[in-house]
Amino acid sequence: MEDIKEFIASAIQKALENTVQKQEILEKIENPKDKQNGDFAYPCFHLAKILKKSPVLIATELKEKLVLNSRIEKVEVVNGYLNFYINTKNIGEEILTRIIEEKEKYGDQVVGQGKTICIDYSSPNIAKPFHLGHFRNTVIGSALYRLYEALGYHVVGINHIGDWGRQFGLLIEGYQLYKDEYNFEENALQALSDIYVRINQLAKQDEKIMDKARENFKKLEQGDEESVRLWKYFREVSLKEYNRIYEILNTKFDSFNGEAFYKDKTDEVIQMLEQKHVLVDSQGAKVVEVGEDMPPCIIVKSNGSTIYATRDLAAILYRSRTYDFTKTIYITATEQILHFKQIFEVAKYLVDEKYQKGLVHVPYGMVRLKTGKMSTREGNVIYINDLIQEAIQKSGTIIENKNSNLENKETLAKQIGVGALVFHYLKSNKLKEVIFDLDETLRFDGETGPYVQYTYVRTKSILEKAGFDEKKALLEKVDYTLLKNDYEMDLIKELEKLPSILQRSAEEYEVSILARYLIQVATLFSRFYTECPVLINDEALKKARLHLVYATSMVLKKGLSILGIETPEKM
RNA sequence: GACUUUGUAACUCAGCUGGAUAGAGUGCUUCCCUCCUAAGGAAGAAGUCGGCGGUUCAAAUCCGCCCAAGGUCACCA
Repeated sequence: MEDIKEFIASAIQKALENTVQKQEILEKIENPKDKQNGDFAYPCFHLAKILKKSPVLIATELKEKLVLNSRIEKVEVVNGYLNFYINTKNIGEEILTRIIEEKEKYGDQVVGQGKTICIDYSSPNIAKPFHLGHFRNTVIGSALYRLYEALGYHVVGINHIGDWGRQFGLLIEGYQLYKDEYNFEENALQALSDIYVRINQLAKQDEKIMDKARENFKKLEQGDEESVRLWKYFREVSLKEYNRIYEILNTKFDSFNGEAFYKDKTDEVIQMLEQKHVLVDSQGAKVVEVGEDMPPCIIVKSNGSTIYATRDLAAILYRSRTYDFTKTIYITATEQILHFKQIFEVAKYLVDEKYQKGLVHVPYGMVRLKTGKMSTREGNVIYINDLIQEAIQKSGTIIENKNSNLENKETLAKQIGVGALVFHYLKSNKLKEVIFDLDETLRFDGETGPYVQYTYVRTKSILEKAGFDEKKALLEKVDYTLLKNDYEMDLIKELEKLPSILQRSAEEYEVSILARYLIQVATLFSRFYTECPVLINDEALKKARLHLVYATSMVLKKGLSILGIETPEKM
């Protein structure tokens, strides 16, 4: 429909005898909120000054001069607005045949062809169970992953796991002290986490523990066999559990190169910065100045060891060489905004401008509890595992009550429960802070994942009852002009928006745009569903409506799959 | 203190680069399953768009100041 907008802009420009730039007109044209006011509207107010006439008069005169074609059904003048109504006869055919031709590929684009995007997301810290904070991050990151794939990009999902640092010295200490008191058979990660919390508390009281921890970490850095063996074990145990959750969330990574991977790659960063003479001594540490409005970026600590910033910089260098990325997107909580501003600034000394300009930080608001910030060490966390179980259990009960004769109820319960959870964390603006509320998180009515899933199920149900064959669908002759009531037209026009919705979501790194769009499609379909029976005796209309139902099912499925939400066939 | 994010209905949130009576969902009050699954649909009540100024024909949207909440501010990640 974008080209229709262009067409209107050109027509207006001609009618104005080129007194105004087309681009300017194009920018003014809007989609009225109220469809009573047409599909496109051109406000004439800004012309009042130029033409020295009232907006109403201008609009009236413009209407007379406009030369349009059959794509526009009519034009009306209302309060200085020029309202355009597109000809609905052709639009149904245009859009529906396209969707039915392209099927699951509808919405896919080629803008990203030949370009690589790295997405750095999830990135949990080893030896700590997956909690709600990681969950939001993971779900946003993996939706962006699929979104960019749909736009044609080659995407590299990177899990920059926190598997290095002083805390491992502490963990080794704790493990050696307490390992016999915990059950590693049942839930090794939980055991490790408990030990980590315990040793932290001990370290607070006893200075010597911290000394030991430093010593342990030093041994680990030097490659001490036993230390390395333990570190590997911690990493393995953690990843095993994380992978189990990633599988439930339909999340995948192409690389698990975390902090440890870069431990031997920081020297080069330091050398390069030294060669450019930007590394300066400051209070015993080596830092790079990054402008007056930011504190300097620490590269080498006063004790001579590197810091996470150094490893992040090494990662930028490595990724530019390995992936030749167009963009690298970092998904982290808002608390890291300054950190990324700093290292992106330092990165200009390490990589080509094209890479440096491609670095993007996408912050999201933290998930908090009513009692405050979550902290593994304090023990006030919501473990994602518990939450998933709760979601599955709840949807299981609902299935039992509503539709207990369904098959594979376990799978369904999982699809719906997880769908509700994922959708909940994707539907609102990512920058907004979230206060965790169990009832709100596990809602199944209204603007939720299950609502969209349920709508999809309804489309499938109709198609199944009608014996709709998607392979034959394209070959059939369908009179789409029969679809002309508001319920049908509103739905068709909404389906048309998917490609631009995907593009906007990607541009703004905001998958909630897509989530809300799916709600809108589902709402319009539900309205159509109650008002327009499909399985009727009028064969021609039935066929046309079936095609509309099929197209809707494709759009819902496509959208949900990008969000990482499964589409059950029945529920 | 500096920088930064957020502040729209009782609750959770939409509102794109300013535009026509501010939109949804939840909850509340009603109605709709002899008819494609009611996890649905329809109707209603509910808003000083944090506050005050400014720019503009037009401001929830742009600018300034203020208020409130969260975050960051050098050797944790």
